[in-house]
Amino acid sequence: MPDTPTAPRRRIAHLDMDAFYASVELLRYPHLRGLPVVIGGRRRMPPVPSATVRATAPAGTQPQAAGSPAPAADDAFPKLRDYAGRGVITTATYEARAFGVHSGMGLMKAALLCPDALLLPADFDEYRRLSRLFKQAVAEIAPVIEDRGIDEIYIDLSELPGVQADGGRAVARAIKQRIRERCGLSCSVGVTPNKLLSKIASELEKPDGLTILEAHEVQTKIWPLPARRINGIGPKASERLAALGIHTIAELAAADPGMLIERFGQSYGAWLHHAAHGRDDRPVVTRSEPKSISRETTFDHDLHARRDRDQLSALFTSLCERLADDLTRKGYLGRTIGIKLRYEDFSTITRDQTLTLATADAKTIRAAAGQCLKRVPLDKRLRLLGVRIGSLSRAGASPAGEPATPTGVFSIAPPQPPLRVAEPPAIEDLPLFRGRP
DNA sequence: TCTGGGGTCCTAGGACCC
DNA sequence: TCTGGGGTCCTAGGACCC
Repeated sequence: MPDTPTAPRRRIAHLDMDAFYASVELLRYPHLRGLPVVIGGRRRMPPVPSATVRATAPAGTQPQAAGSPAPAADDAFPKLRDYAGRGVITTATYEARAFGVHSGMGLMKAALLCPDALLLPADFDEYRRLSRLFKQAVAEIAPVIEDRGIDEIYIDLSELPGVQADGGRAVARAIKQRIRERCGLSCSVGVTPNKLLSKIASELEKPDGLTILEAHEVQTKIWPLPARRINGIGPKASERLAALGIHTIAELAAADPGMLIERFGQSYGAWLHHAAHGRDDRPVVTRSEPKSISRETTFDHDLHARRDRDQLSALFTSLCERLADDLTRKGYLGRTIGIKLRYEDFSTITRDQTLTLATADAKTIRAAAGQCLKRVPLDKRLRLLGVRIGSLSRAGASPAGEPATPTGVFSIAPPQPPLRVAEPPAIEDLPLFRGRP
């Protein structure tokens, strides 16, 4: 950001909905409030000829149709102990988290920790609806919003009246209140000088938290936390840091930057040093275009490339068709088509191929993905198959000299991508230091 | 007790062109 | 024919995030 005499100091909020999916379900099933509830399990497989029917699916495992009557009592929902099969927890209520379960944990493991937790299937359409609702509520008060997925946003509060005086506390309170009125949901907010610190701050008083932090409080409030709390330090990096005796953010801040660069590379090493000192110049980005679109599925049980050839082939085609449908619906064409395979030992490989002409046609995608499939070893059994398309362009805007619809897929104007809630950003040229994610 | 699905960004090597 | 450097595109894998 160029320093102008009148530039206000930055006040950035990070807003994170509390146990979002689970909280949305509790709006529908209020009688489950206070109970351990987890969202997760496997969505239904796409219809595939000769697909085997699971013999022992517990009653109630099927997704509840929207608007269908709620079960009379909580015993109408399956318990975690009744679940058998693959799948992870997407969200857990705080009551369930008290047993040690958390999102990403395998359901079979979670069942050991909290067998009586109720298991609800995910209803993404409903979560997306509430997501739009809460973002609209925020936009009424603070329009400069960066989307970070279904339950998270950054908000630039810097220019709003009164924010410079109280650091953003009143505006943040108003936003929380507005979301509660509109959606009946709580969230946690951190307000600090930048995105990196706000992301950390929003977690400090969850749920229903509000944490205001000034730059001079980094040493007392941020440094004691584990390095892993920094967005961008994941399991691998934190393990490598731990091996160097670095566990807290304070220890990371005290580490020699030269050593960090030596061990972690120029870019990541320098970023680690900056991040530990709470420095982050990234702007709040209110608009972005997708880079790739993909579809993938994990099988109920591992499949063999030859023995289950027909089933795999039908599944593969179905993934390509759904991908083509996504592209068309969103109004994009893609040039780079790729596949992803996960073997029974969880190792993963990818292959991709770039076409001359961008496409959104299912058959073209299927043919290219089929070529990719010929380049992978198929001796081990498979647990996952995926199809991806990248090098995206807008379906309407054809490259110079090309006909408008090279694949002939669009006979009418394709739908525009959903509107973002805020105006385009002033800056796309980034400051000297561009932080990690 | 094995680990979902949808993404982004970074690295690194090779091809190819100037 | 050899040498070298820079830029861009393509491909594969991995870390990380929600």
